Amino acid sequence: MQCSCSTSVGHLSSPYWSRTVLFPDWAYKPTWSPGSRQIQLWHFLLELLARGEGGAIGWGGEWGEFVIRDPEKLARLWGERKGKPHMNYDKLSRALRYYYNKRILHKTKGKRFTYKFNFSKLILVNYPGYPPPAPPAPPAPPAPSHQLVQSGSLLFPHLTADSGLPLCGRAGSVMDRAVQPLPHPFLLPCCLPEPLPVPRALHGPFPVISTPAWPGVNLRELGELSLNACWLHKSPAGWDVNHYVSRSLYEGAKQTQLQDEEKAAGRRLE
DNA sequence: CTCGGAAGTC
DNA sequence: GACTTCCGAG
Repeated sequence: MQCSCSTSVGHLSSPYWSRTVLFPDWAYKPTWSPGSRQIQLWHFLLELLARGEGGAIGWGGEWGEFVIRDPEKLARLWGERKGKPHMNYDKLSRALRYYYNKRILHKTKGKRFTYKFNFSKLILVNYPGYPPPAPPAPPAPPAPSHQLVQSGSLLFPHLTADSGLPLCGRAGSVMDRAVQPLPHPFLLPCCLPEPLPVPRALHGPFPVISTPAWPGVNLRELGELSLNACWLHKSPAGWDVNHYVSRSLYEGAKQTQLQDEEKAAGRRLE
């Protein structure tokens, strides 16, 4: 099977590539992409969803699904943002339909005003080397230099990986575990402390990617992580990311592991 | 409502 | 390129 994930080989040549998650290309675009100059509709939608903006739009029952509760209001907000006073839902929905081919969105058939982000491709993460040798512990989380969603948590409903699209990987690979339903797709190892050597399991031809979260990370606890803390931004120096969530994930994992080790040690003493 | 072609704008 | 505008069709 051909992998359609973002597989820029350039990343692989970097010692940092193991930090990157192979999301679809569109997921990497910053708020203002070079070619577009203006905010893109899907960014705007995520922004509204993150803020729970006036009930015009809200998350639906499934993973990545959202419902436009007030189409004309949403259109008005979009029109205001774009400086298009004559925007309406008919036009906005045409823009949404252009996302079908781009695989950014698809329609939830049979449900009015209901669409779904193709987040199923976003699952994944890999941080195969956890725990790292000697994780540095910076005094405070670094200030975010780029954020796609500026503020507010993007609270997802309870999410289940519905496998809207095939995941990358081959039978028998580590991907097999990643295909298991996950409560939340946004597990990003991208900003963990130290780059790791390319794991042997990931050498070789694409497709590549991913193992589930690190040992000790309780996926269920990730259900309320904010997406805003996870967006990646490509800077000249490499992937620039907001560390908050990953840091807390990492610390959480470390904590859990310490607890496990303590328990194990306790058992040994008994 | 939903879809997608076609042409136009920035 | 990413819409916006218009519109006929299902």
